[in-house]
Amino acid sequence: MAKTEHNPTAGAKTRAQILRAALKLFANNGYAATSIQQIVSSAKVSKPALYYHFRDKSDLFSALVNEALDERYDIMRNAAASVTDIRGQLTAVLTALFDYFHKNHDLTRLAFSTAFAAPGQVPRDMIYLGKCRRNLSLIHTLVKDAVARGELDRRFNSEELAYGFSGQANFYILSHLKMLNYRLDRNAAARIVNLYLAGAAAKKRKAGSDSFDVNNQSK
Amino acid sequence: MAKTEHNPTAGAKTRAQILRAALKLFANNGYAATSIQQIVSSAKVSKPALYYHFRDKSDLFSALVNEALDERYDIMRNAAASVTDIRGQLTAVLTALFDYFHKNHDLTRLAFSTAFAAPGQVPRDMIYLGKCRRNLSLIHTLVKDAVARGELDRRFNSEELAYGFSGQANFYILSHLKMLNYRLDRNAAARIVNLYLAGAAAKKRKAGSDSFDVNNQSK
DNA sequence: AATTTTACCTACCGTTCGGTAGGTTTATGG
DNA sequence: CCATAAACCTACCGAACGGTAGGTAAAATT
Repeated sequence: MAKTEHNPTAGAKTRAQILRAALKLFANNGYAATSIQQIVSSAKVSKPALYYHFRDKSDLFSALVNEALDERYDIMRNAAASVTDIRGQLTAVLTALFDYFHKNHDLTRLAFSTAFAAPGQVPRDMIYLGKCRRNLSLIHTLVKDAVARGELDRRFNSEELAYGFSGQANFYILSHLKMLNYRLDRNAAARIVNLYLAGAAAKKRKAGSDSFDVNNQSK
Repeated sequence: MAKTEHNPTAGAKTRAQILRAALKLFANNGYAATSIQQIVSSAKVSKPALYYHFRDKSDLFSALVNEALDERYDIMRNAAASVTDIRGQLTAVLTALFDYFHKNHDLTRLAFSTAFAAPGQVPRDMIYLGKCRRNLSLIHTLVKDAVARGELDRRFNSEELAYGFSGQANFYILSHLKMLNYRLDRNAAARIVNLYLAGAAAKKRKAGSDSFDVNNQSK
């Protein structure tokens, strides 16, 4: 994407400043509402300096979004790989996402705005949809395997199982971006997974085999 | 918001043309990426004609978004009022949302883009966050009452129950806006509510009292 | 009939947009 | 010691932006 190889020479600092400033602005104002002038002013570099490191505005944006989406994906994948049962996996994924969210507010916001924005809001011909689908596929694979292992209910197909979990997970993070509600930590993650697995309906009989503790679950 | 009272006189047709063109453009390109010139060209009116009917760009946008958000809210409220049990209510709400989505693609897209967009992407000082919260509150009230009636599991608090359902509901519609997956009809709504109520986990014993039919449920 | 209001029109305003032409400094390799 | 490329700089470009000044034809009001 960028014109230069990213060796840590002189220009690397300038490049980093640009990326940092652009990230904050793109994340908070979106692509179209962020001007090159704002970016270079905020980064305290000149306009040709920016155009030396990036082909054009969409190239700069693209570099940031790809980083955001790829990092999120890796985070999820690594979290899922650390455990084998579905409850542990989903909790680990959710905890990792929450953690990443707290540490990288702007990258998360950027990932979500571009994923859910209007199609023309963002430079066209980019393959962000594929990267968004990829995250869903990851969850899909997880639940599919879990169904095969008998951990999840066979009466639901794996697509709707994946949608159900992804929907809840993304919605929690998304609402947190707009309004701060209660803390998103691993306890919250465990509770969310619990609701997803156990269901919202009141249980008629709390048989020993079906019982669970809402407040402290998973490894 | 608008300068004129909206009596159906001569100018009403022009106003409607502007609104229709603006809706399509805002929904597909977002606020910042849509220019006044594009709108008036698409609506086949002159620029002062637009500025006669709307104070400025944000006023025009505001009129559309408020319509979109208010309509969605009314739809949900009416659907929920038609039944009394939580399964029926959630299914009705979801079915109504799916139906509205199919009939008003652009309005739905507009509602979602503005609800989930970056804060600066949209003209500031608007109270869209309140209107988004309102929808969540509606679900919250529904599940809270259901918990009180003993229909939902008391071990979950009502906030997370509301988040869980809203998350799934919104995510289904959102993904449909990006990529067409399987049909969003009342059958899909029933299945989603089913997953939400029954939970994803495999049931250890399918006792008569706990059994359910995934494929055909609710009233 | 005179006057006011509605509902626009053509033409244009200043600003900002993304992007560049062309020169300059600094590190690097021969 | 010189050439070459990297890493910028000042100054500027045409186009598009949101918005308006000032005039006008037709309808409504007095």
